[in-house]
Amino acid sequence: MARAATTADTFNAVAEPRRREILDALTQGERPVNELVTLLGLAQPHVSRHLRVLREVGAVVVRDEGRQRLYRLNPQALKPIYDWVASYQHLWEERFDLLEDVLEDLKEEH
Amino acid sequence: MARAATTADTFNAVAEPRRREILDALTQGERPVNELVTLLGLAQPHVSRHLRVLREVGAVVVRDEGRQRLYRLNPQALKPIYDWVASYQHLWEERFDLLEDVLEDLKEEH
DNA sequence: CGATTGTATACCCATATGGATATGCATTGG
DNA sequence: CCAATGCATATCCATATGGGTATACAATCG
Repeated sequence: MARAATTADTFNAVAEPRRREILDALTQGERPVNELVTLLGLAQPHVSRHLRVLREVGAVVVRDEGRQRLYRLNPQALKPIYDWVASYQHLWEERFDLLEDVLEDLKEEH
Repeated sequence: MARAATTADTFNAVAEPRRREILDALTQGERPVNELVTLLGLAQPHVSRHLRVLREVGAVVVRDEGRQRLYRLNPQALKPIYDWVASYQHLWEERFDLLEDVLEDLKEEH
């Protein structure tokens, strides 16, 4: 089998830098496709495709407004990623504490 | 251009479920490749490749111990992901508060 | 030193992109 | 009702996998 489909899960959807850019742009609020096209400097079809992937994992939702389609962020979709990575947080913090201990010991030796 | 190389950044490295499994396994401590092979139920060459990707983004470090190569987690490598996703946290929490408000209003109406 | 064990690499294959471009559709304006 | 505008899709192409299998290497053992 080849690489798992990008649309399969949020981790993959967000692994693509352009898609993170789109999400970042949407933190400012709802935006029509064209605005994202301008912001990202990508061709419109590409933006539409990235939006589709993001929609499929639930990271964005659409709303029709006349001729335009307004995309809005759905931040909850990112929670699984947060939960996963947050479970590692204490590890790098512990490590930081360890480093501090070592520095402390060194200071005391002098 | 095709999809960005997996080895390019931590987001891509971690987008692969098997690699997350490896990282999760390494939270228990240093492990030789063979142990990961058993744990994941993957062929040894695949595990070695995933480990290589993880090594290239700095998510794991290796240490030679006789014939074995012991892999250890380097949690700090995950911090960029944490930082990115954490910046969205207040968004879904706000939303949660909003929901709570609505529920509260509904209760008061009855 | 030859055999065994533990890993990393090299290839081969099918598949899933991401980007480019052309095109189909729906909504709005004249 | 026809043209223009805003998007979504369909194709085509090059590339990067991930999995399978064979193989090259290094270290250890007898």
